[in-house]
Amino acid sequence: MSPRKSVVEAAATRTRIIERALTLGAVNGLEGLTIGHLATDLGMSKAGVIGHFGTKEALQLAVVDEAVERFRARVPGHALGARPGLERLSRAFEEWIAYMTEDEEHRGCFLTSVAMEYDERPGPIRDVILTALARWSDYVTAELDEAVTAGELPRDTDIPQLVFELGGIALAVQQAILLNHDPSAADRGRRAIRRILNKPTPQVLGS
Amino acid sequence: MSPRKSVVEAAATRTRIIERALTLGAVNGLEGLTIGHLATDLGMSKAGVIGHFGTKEALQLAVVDEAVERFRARVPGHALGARPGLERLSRAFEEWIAYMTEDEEHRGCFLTSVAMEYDERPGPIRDVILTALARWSDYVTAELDEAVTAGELPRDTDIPQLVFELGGIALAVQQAILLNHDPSAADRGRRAIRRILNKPTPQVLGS
DNA sequence: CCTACCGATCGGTAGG
DNA sequence: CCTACCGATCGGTAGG
Repeated sequence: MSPRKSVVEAAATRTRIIERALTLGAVNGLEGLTIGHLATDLGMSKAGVIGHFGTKEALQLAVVDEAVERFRARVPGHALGARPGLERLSRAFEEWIAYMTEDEEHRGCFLTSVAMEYDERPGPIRDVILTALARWSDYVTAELDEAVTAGELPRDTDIPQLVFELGGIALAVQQAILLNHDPSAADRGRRAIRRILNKPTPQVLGS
Repeated sequence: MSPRKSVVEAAATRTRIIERALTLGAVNGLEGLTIGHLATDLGMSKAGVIGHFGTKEALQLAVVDEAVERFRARVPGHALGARPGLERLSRAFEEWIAYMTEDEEHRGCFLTSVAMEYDERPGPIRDVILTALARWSDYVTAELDEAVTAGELPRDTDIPQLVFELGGIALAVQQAILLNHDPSAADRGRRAIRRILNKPTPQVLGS
């Protein structure tokens, strides 16, 4: 028997649940998560699991929140030390790719997967993801602005276009890793990003 | 009462089921499809629905097969008339983007969504998707080879890298349409592709 | 955090 | 292609 535990222990259990949910959700999707499966995996009862959140949706939101926090701590977090502009942005994408590639257990980017999963399902989960993605876009945009101001990029750079293309590369890396198990995914991603950031919208020839 | 119908009628019903499944599956995912929901939507019984396929997985496979067939008829299909190489490849991507963008009802590319959904779930569905994607990659690779041979691209072009980047752009278009409802998604995609195919791996400066 | 339980829905079958 | 039904599992609650 393990009846009501201390606040500290309860918080630790909550963390364990979210941790496990991040792993299971990466495989079966966030919607494919079930309280029963989660409980069995953790050696707990269903009531013990859901008691920490109230509803399945609240659990899902807690999982997404945790994923957002980890992404932020890791990707923009590790780029903080770099000089604003291209250097910081390169560092951030480098970090994102490393984050997606390194861990044999947690491969790919959870947020990216969930973003695709909920792209057609309105609701609070989709809203949280949209907010997180908008913040990331703002971040990338701000660094590109910085780069233009510092003269690292041409004054007529189409910044939203670059944001779009950089996002596409991250998606390509994710697919290459998860779907194709392509060991060169990280390299291809880095090369593509370097190419875009070094020679953007070459207005050299043509109109 | 609508008891056993003719072979023709049965085939028509089967098509109706798949058509509806393509719509529902685009929203809730292929795994989120339920026979009960499908039956209610079509005004049939569950047994009437599943009877055409046997199992849910067989139904899902039929849906994926149909999606693959539509993609092929539409995208490489409409590029058949174009000259091999860059012209045909541009036409194909142009067609893909149009296909994702045009229809208010069926937005995005079903196969792309399902590819993400099953990227971590081994089984026959994933296998079919992998095969379809491999065929598409081969197609793109062949046209790029053609382009190099014809002198449309530099002899030292890194073809797998281009395939990777072109795929990323398609993914970016899909996300911009479905998640962000970005009306400029198609334009951004076209511009990105034009940029890659016109000035690939600019070996001009540097080592 | 557990046992015991709820109504609803799941995929699927029997039989016509 | 339907009715009627099956065991299993879903999310969630009551009560301790």
